[in-house]
Amino acid sequence: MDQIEEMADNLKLLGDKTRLSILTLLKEKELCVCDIVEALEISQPNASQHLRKLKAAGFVNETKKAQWVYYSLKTDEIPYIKAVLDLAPSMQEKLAQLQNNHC
Amino acid sequence: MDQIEEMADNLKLLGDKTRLSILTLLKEKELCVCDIVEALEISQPNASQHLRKLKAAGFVNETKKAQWVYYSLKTDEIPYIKAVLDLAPSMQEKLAQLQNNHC
DNA sequence: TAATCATATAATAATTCAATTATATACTAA
DNA sequence: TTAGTATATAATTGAATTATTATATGATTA
Repeated sequence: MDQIEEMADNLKLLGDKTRLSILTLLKEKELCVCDIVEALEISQPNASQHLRKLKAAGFVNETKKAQWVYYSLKTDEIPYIKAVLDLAPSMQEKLAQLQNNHC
Repeated sequence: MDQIEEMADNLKLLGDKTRLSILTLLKEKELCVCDIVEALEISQPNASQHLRKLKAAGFVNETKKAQWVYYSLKTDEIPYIKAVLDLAPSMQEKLAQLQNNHC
């Protein structure tokens, strides 16, 4: 696969509201799946599937802590992804609403 | 539509090899449809449909000169699109191959 | 150990999207 | 006016993608 095609495939992952929102949330801090589900008001399997794609593309890191799986941004290696996320609008409000009692 | 959704929709347009290639070609100089068709080895209707989407999104300008329609980049208004294209690999070789005898 | 919680995976259904094929428009030149 | 060139549009097909529903796994706690 040539450079342009790889770049297009990576950008395609950003071209989805849910995934772009997940990555933008992760700019603030690492989050577990249930945080993401709650902040974005999406179903758990939906979040899980998107996270799998983001992980496969190398956009996020995954770490397990007890029963929770935390995801964090890992986009510094891909300059154009980082450039886009740097320019994405803040989603702090979505995180502020979270009731951090579970994870 | 909120900001994130609009951003995702714009990025979705970049998440296609053909469209990303067209925009990258246009970084070099304005081109007519037949140049793009020849450089990317795609069909004319295919090029035309993609150009329509890029125009609808405001990523390109269109100007008619005699029987040709020239397209040029118009991405300076959208910072994250510009940022991506600035980081896209050059496609000069594809243009160098063109036999500029028609338009 | 049973119940619950957090997450992942698989299967499916619905939607979106890209490329092709066929056709139309519009301009140019003989 | 006819033929040819450049481009656009419409209809169709096939493939890819998203979200849901259902189920599985694995860890935790009562």
